Amino acid sequence: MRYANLLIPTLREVPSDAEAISHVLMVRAGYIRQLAAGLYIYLPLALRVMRKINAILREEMNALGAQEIALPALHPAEIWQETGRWYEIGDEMFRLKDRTGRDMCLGMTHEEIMTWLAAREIRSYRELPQVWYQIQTKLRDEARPKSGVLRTREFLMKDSYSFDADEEGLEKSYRRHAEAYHRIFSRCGLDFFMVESDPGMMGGGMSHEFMAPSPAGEDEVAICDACGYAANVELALSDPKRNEPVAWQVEEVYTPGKRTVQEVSQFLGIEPRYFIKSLLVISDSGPVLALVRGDQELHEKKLARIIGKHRPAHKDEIRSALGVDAGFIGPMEQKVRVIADTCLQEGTYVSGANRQDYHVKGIVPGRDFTAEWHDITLAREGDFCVKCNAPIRIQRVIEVGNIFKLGTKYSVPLKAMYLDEKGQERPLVMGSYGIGPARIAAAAIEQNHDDDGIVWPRAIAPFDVEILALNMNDPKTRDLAEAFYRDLRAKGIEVLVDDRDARAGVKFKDADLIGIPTQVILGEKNLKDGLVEVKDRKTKEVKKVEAESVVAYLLTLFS
RNA sequence: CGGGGCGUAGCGCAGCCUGGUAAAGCGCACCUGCCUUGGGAGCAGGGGGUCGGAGGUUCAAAUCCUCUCGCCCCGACCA
Repeated sequence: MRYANLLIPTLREVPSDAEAISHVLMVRAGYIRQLAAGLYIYLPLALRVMRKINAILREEMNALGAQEIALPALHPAEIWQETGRWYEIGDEMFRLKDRTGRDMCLGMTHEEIMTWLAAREIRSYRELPQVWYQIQTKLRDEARPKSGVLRTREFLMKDSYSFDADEEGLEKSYRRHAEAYHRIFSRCGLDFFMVESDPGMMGGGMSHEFMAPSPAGEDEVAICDACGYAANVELALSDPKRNEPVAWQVEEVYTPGKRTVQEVSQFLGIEPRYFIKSLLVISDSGPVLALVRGDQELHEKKLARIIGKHRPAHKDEIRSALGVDAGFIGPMEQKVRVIADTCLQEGTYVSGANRQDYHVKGIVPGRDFTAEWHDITLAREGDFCVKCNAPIRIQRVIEVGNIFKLGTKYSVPLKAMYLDEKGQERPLVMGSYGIGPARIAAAAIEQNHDDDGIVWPRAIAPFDVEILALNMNDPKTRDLAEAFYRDLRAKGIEVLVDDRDARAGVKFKDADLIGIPTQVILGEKNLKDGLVEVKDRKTKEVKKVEAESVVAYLLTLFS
């Protein structure tokens, strides 16, 4: 296409409301514009990138036998009421009424609708498995849209759903999706890995996420480079560095006004990792005392998986449940439910004495108190892998895709049944699988850019080649640009020709900014010798090529 | 939803604290002309603003006060 006619509004300055690199560059390079919080306009270049990504998604989904269909984005409430999610999901769901007063919502995901369809159209085990997908808009009233296109209120998603006769079939569908996802993200040029994750509101059993490392990400994963263990920190297991054994007698110590682990630790000259931190939370079924080692942090989500929804207790609740003020709580002789982190099973500790201004030294878990043992702490850099004992690292990542084993969570309430070989009615066993194409684009920028702008991976670049006709007033330059443009397109290469009547510097700057992987530079000096330059955006290497052989040379780059 | 920040021309900002100079300013972008064409040129001329909105205080408000809307960041939340 011709630059002079295209809407590519590049900006010389950094937009004031953008922070993440991908956000800054997408705005600066003229890919997107913001309409409102979490709502973006995709300009021509961005749309081309999305189309490239979607084409890869379609190829890989079709290759695993998935069938593309299209579901509405506007849903009747009843279906969501049948699965209960109408009530479980809060403000994140856009809700509205139609003209007759009927409750409706905008689709934030499509398990319900896909299952509704399956309930009507799948009858027999002979039809299984089925895999259906769409690439369609999702709407979520996010509490906090952020980082440009990384977290928005309206976004495109490739979502697929598998329907199998049994767990064994689901296992196969799940594995095939995982493999397809590996191919998709590889083809898109991403650095990524698959981690274990928390199924969250999707319910069901196992789930994995596909994560692209980037400081702009919202998630953190724990990774063991030695054995390959990788999990979202929401559920990652790890062993903290062990305490050296100490031989303390049980002894009450006076700690006037010292409440936090830090204060008591300094006061007594004992490291925080020899403390038991006691935190009272209020769950739906009453108060629960959570115990973690003094140098560690309680992970709310891990605790929530054991005791359900909860919140920190207020001061008066602590006093009435435990009979002591916060800061001096200890696990000994407590009437409330006690959940302790597994690492506390060994060692000797200091904790609150359940008496104002006193702590107790020499606490031995198991002997001095009992508890339910669970992993409830946050995995940290330098902890040890539970599988191979090597040190783990924590990596910030962008979630670009996820896969869930749903089981019969949706098929049972929505009565999506089939008849098996014996004529028995059984619920379909389902999986669901999502990919956010915009996140792929943003992650690609996060992972591939330099000070001058974007460096697109070839497979998802908006164009294959940009021709920079440096001086459009030079007839030779103009004619050659036109000839290359024509010849390259004839070979199926997507070309952007910068035919603007602008100075060379402007064209160089814009070309680097928008990040098309290969630049063909037509300058008068080299043309005198019959040469043009082919520049690699990533390496900045320039190769001078005879004008006649440029097309052939470029073709070798794309093969 | 809690905490913080910001709304002045298309973009980036100054002015506000301490109200008034004359005419709301600067850089970039934009329009016209000349000139220029290998890393965001130069000269000359020009267009574009209800200072986010509403109310108030005052002889006088971009500036002070109240309310409100919007956007960004941190946290909570997040298929």
